[in-house]
Amino acid sequence: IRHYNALLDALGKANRLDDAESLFCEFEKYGLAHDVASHSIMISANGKSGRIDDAERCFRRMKSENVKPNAFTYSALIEAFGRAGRLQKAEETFRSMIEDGVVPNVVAYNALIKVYVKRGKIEKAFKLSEEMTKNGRVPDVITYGTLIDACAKARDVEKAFSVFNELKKHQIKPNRVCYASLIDACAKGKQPERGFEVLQLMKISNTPPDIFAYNALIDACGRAKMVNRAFEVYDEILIAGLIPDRVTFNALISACGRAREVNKAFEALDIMINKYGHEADRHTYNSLIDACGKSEKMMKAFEIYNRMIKNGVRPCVVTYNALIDACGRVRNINLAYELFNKMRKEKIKPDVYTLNTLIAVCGRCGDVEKAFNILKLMIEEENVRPDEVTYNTLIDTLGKKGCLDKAWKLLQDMRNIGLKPT
RNA sequence: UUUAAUAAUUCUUCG
Repeated sequence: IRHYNALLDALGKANRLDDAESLFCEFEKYGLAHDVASHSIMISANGKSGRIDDAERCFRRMKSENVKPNAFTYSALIEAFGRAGRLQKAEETFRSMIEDGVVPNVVAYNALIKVYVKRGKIEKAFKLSEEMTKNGRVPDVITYGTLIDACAKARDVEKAFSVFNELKKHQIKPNRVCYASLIDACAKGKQPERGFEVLQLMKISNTPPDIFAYNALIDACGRAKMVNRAFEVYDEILIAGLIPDRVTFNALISACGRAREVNKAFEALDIMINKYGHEADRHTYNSLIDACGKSEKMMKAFEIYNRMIKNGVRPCVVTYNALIDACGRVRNINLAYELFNKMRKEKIKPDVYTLNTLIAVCGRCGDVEKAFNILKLMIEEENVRPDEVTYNTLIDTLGKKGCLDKAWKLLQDMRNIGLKPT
């Protein structure tokens, strides 16, 4: 049975889910009964390829075969729900695990903490980590790594460092993931200098920085619009004997875009493709489009868009949002709306970024009426939920037009829905 | 030395 399970797992990891499923169904033919591992493997495999319904089905099948789930099973299911963005179901799974008498282990806690972080529920992530300690489970390096990542997402640099110190207090040796997350926190918190300190710390702690650490540091420089320093980090990668990867170049290109150095962005692209043989991916193209747009080079943005299609990379909602923004910056409101219609025709679902970008376009053109029309349309036809940025942008638009009373009213609405003004 | 589960870096909107 172990050999067959191993085979199941291998098929799953090779993304051959159908083959895995067939093999699973043939167990009986070989005189084998599915054990808890067989089922868990199937749940995990389906979850990892985003087939949450199938994962759930596997779980039900397990129960119908009277095989008792264990901690592996539940953790796999929690992760699967997390991947699908189903926080409630993940929580529910965690609870039913306890009800079933399966005591949550570190992995189960870590899995749920991760789901909280992914959904932006940072407080809950920390609460659960405290709860796990209360229940006698010892947080491990992954727990701390996840929590540092949580702080990064919340842009709370101080807290990231305090988690890092906590980790050391518990005599756990931070691994490269922890360091990279810590640098990422510095990046998101716009404190590149502290990122460099962390890199230094890695070196003196016998943890030579890897490509993740360097890439995060490039991003840290980029967010602070320090392009030259970003390229210095790139040089350091080479000196360290590491190979820059796609993310390295994408981060560099993004850095150039933020600093409005479009030409440099294309230089980086050239090195990426011609020197390292990395194909441009959707991040690359989207960053380039954004870089052009921010520098008010709309035509160039469209050139990149066409090139993207020609090279077989599918434009996504981010692509269109960036293009719409590019139009907005040169006040081309008609073209912006054309793009919006185009994306709908291509069945690409507009999101809240699309809405906010379009409102910003209207704002730049001083068209308050259009701004409110698009708001209505997005809510009613596209199920888009306005967020804090939506209100900020609308208020900004009204303010510029001198409609202060309406702006105040919106501010009230904002509070009523539970959004906090900034 | 491993039959199964958990963490990190790059793309878009207002400020």
